[in-house]
This record gives sequence, C-alpha cells and structure tokens, in this order.
Amino acid sequence: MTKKEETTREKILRIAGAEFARIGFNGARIDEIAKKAGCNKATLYYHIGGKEALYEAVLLEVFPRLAEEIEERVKRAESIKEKLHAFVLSLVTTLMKHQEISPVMMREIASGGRELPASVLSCMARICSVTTSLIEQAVQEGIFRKTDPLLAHLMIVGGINFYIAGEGMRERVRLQAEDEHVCSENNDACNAEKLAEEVSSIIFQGLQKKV
Amino acid sequence: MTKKEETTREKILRIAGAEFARIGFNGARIDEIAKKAGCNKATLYYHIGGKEALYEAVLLEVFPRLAEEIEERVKRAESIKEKLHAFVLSLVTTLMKHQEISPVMMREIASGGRELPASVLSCMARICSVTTSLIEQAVQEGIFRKTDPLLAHLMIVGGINFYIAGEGMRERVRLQAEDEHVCSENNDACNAEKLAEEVSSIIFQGLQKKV
DNA sequence: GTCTATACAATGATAGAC
DNA sequence: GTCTATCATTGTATAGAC
Repeated sequence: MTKKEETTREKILRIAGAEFARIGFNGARIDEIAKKAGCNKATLYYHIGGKEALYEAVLLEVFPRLAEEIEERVKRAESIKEKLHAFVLSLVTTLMKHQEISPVMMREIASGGRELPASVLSCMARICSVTTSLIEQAVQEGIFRKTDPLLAHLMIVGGINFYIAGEGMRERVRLQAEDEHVCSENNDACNAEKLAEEVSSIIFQGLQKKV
Repeated sequence: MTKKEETTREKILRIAGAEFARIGFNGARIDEIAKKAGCNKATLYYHIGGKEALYEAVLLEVFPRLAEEIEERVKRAESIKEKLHAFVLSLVTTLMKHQEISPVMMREIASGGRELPASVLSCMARICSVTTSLIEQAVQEGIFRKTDPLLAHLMIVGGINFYIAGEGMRERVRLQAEDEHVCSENNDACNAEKLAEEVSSIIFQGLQKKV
C-alpha cells in the first residue's frame, strides 16, 4: 500500500465536491474552494485547469465507479427480488458514503443535465438502464404487472435522493417550528440496510401482479 | 372579471420563474430576466426590489396555493386509498401546470433549504405533513404495515419530481446516444391522470399489510 | 413607470517571481 | 509546485433624467 498522504489534487477534489454539493456549480467559488483546500487559487488552476474541468473531475471521481458497482452487484444477485434489493442497497450505500452526489445529481436533473459532461451522462444512463431492464424482465416473466419501468426507477432513485439530500432541509424545518408537529422526528431508517430494505420491498410488493 | 392584460410585475415574475427553474438562483441573471420580460433592469428593481425578493415572490406565487389545494382535496376524499390518490393527483397536476416548481424545489432540497424563505419552507412542511399523517393513520388502522411515513412520502414526491424535471435530461441522453437502447423511449405515462394512478397504486399496494 | 448611465463588488482566470 | 499581484469581465444595484 502506498503512503496514505492526500495529494494536493485529491484534497482540492474532495473540498470541491463538498462545495458543489452545498451550493451548486454556479454558487461555488474558486476562491473559497482553494482557501478551504489550504492552497492558493493559482495552485488550483495549475492542478486542475478551470472551474468546468474541476466539476467534471469531481464527478468522474464517483460516477463511473457507482455505475460499475451497481451493474456488477445486480448481475451477481439471482432472483428479481434480490436483484432489485441489490440495486437499491448499492445505490443507498454509495450515496450515503459520498454525501456530495445526491445534491449534485438533483441539481443536474433540475437543469436538464445541460452542463453535465457526456461521460457522466452516460453513467447515469447505464444506471437507469439496469433497473428499467430488470423491471421489464419481471413484467415479461409475469411477476410484475404491466407498468412504466422508468417511473418505478425514478421512484426508487428520486425517493432515495430526496431522503438523503433532504436531511438538511428537515433540520431547517425542525429548527423553524420546534412546536409544530412536523414529519420525521424519528427517522430511524437512516442506516443503509434498513432504508434499502424498505424501498426495495415497497417497489417489489407495489409492482407485483396480484394472484 | 378584470381586464386580462398581464402587468409588468406579473410578466417579470413569470419570466423569472422560468429562469430560476432553468439555471437556479445563482445561475439566473437579473439582466437576462429583465431583457426576456421586455423591460429594463431598473424597472425590475422598481417593481420587485432585488434578486432575493424576486425569488421569494416567484415561490409565493405558487407554493401557498399548492399546499392549500393538496390539503383541501385530500380532506375531501374518503378512504385512505382515495386520499392517497388525491394527494398524488393534486401534486402531479400542479407540478405539470407550473413546470418551474419541480426544478426549483429540487435545487432547494439539494441546498438544504438554506436560501428558502420561511414562508415557503412552511408550505413544504405542510405538504409533507399531509402524507405522513395519512400514512400513520393507515398504519394505525392496520391497513398499512409498519413503515417510515417520511420515506413513503419522499418516494412519491421524489419520484414525481424526478419524472417531471427529468424530461430535459432524458432528452439529452436520447440525443447523445441515438443508437444505445436507453430508458424511456415511450413514456406514455406522461399525462397527469395516468402518472398519478400509477404512483399512488404502487405506494398503496407496496405498503399494504399482507393478509 | 420606464429608461440611460454608471458605481461598485465579486469572480474566473493568468503572468511572473520564487 | 506554490505563491503574490493583477486583469478583465460580469453582475447586482442605484441615481437621476424623462
């Protein structure tokens, strides 16, 4: 194992990821990222090369690996139910580990992926394809009723992203109205296993063909 | 009925909504909004008063009405199943009618609602509360199995938002890879009724206690 | 109410010393 | 590879004429 010291480039990417997640591409400031990364703005430009390149570098640090992992784990699982669960668990685990992805993904979708590098776009398409073809297969086999696979996919992905990225907003809501009885005072599903089990079972049962 | 001519202020708000939806608060430009609204930048400041005020005005144009409508329609429905469907249909209809809301909402959640005016935040809390208490009630009555109401809520809201706001990205994906067989070549669930029926039935069936 | 002109700050980016 | 200093541009906001 090589020496475990973070290079300047790695540190910049890590900080930049957090900043892009917090306030988005347009909101993030090169100055701020450099400062938080403990280096000079010029140093950042030396290593990376500009704001757009920085953004792409951050995304490429995560998305290809995510797509690969999902494809692999789903393939390894056997039944439809297990494949579905593998997909959800894989997604949840990654999104919880890399907290910056959910916010960035959500902003990109909101923007119609207009600024998204093609490389990243194709990763998202791959991920989407895993679920939709899985569901189509289940429909063919008569396990699921006829449905729009894309919608089911987006209920999974959208639900998980809202759940994970939404923690910040829920906290703000809590602070604002301590007395009003608002949602989620006890969100105990916030460990990956539980969350994945819950989501995949809702979708599986919800799509099952009634006998 | 008063004369149906759009005032300058109304036009500014309409254009601003579209711009905030397209590129977010930080991305939107006062210059651009004024230009598209066919007026001068100074005129915009005269009518509204600043970028933040503009943002809040745009949101207040929609969110309170949305929250009210949802509460009202859900209350009018009778069974749990009908209430759930009323919620989803109401949400879908409004989000499809006011295309700018989904993107703005998603960006706000991504940002932890940090820039969100308290007035708007409370609307979102009200909406959230409708589903969660509905689901809690169903759990009490033994219709639904024990579950995290917030998660179910977010699967509905997240799924719908991803579905509606995601159209732009899906188009980009299609353009990029015309030959690759990607998701959603026939998304025929894109009318409000069908979409709502699909979502609410997945959630209802998915949460039902098995007999 | 709407315009022109402009002040003023912030920001992405670079040149050049060390 | 990292820094200081600086530039050019853009973007929010306002003053004042009409």
